[in-house]
Amino acid sequence: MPNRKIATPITLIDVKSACSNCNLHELCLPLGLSHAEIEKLDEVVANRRRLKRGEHLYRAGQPFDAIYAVRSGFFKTDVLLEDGREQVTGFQMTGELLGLDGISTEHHSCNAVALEDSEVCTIPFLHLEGLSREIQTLQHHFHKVMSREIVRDHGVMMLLGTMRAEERLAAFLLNLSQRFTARGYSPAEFYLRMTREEIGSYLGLKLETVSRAFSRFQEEGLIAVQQKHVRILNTPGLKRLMSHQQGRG
Amino acid sequence: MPNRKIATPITLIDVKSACSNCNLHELCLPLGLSHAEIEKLDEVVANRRRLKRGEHLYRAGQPFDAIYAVRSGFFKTDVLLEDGREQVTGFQMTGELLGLDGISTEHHSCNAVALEDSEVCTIPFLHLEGLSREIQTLQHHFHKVMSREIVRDHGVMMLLGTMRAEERLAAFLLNLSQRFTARGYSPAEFYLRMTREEIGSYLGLKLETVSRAFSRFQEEGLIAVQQKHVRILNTPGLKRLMSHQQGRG
DNA sequence: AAGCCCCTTTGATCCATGTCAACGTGCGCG
DNA sequence: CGCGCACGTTGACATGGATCAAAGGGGCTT
Repeated sequence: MPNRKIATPITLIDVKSACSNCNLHELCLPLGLSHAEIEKLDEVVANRRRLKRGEHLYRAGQPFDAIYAVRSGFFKTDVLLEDGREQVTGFQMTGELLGLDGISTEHHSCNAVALEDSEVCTIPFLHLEGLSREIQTLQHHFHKVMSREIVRDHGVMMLLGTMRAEERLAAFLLNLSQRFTARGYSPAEFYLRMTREEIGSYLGLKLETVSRAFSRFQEEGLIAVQQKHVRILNTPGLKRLMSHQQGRG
Repeated sequence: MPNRKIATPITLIDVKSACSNCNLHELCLPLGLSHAEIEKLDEVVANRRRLKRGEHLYRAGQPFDAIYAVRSGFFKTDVLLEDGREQVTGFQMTGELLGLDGISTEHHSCNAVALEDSEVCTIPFLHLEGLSREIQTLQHHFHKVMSREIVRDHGVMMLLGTMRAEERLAAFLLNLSQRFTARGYSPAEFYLRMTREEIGSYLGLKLETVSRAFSRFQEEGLIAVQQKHVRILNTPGLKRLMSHQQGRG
């Protein structure tokens, strides 16, 4: 959590996010909306907020009143147990939404932290509900986004409940690869924004186990890793890894 | 999956569920709605469907067009991997909703199976969306329900990612106890509707491990178990179990 | 440019839970 | 009413990943 002295003193900037001008809307909430509808949405997406690496977008327990769309950067969400144990519940990149968990109790139920300097669009939730009572497409798309989050979580449960360490890491890398691809980046080469410990927490493994699995993949020629830089050399090989043995030790 | 010969040949019964007369609405979708609003909802909740034990409400891959509210009985949802591995993603009881995962792709992404003879209300999803564009309370409540599902899944991820076997089982029993309590049943005594294997799948454990944990809890005087009959003798003791050590082996 | 600290890697050992096996038990069906 | 079978329990052993430990590397700070 480096607290570097920086030129920009304010993180809350009152500038229209302008969904209509945003090249992300194919990935984000406006997906499928007409131009006129997107302009209505512009009125709801109140402002942008910049975060430095390590900064919290929100913390568990804080009152909820908006969801956020990642405009640039990279986040993690996590849940802390009283005894200090941490579970990373997800990593969010460009175009993905943050804060959906807060709707339930009107308080955030997890922490959201920027893993690199990032920018989000703030979407006041009551406004979004209002607009989605008017625009059926928006309503339906929002429901799909929430549902997708549920499906995603089931995938993670599957991973945590039935897969062994190397399968989990393979699944994780393939998932990242696919999401980078969808954003126009290379499917085969990327920088991890999170530490081995955060990967481990997400995958239910210790950081040493994650590190060893990386090394093993490298030995087997499946990937090339150096620190946070990953190149996938053999995608089918990684996929094959995932459909094998039973059990967890 | 006993295929008993039964008197009732039809499972799809065209009878109004009548939310307005249903004593469950404090637990279910109509929560917080006015009487007039509940009557509108009655028009949407198309019909009831009865399922025998072992019967599927829906299967992964089937087209999605409705969500379901459990009116009576008990369900599990699960996801299957190609290689046969199963992950139980949840157990649903009276008043809880099934099928939210299907909204995302318009196809169900998991299987829903009745663990005892059960009855559900069918809620055609497009109708629900239509009505929730009219009734803000309903819209907001529905969003809360979806969000609650996300929060619940994060809890399971925490459990699978950071807890050891006995902690997981303690968390599971306390959760069941709390949900039975909310439904007016005894918090301390209930019948499990699922097998040790299903519990194990949900908790990311093998059935033998679940069985041993039950036996251990019994030795320690925390519970009394006999087969599917469970009595909780020491709730604080179970809670204490959950806030201890690190690590998974 | 140097130094520090965090992250990562790797090795050695341990332990929780998986695996395999055998036996017990109660429900449902014939 | 009793038999069979799925479910549950318990024991012995195997092992994957955790734990403990130590050393190397890279980037940010000074």
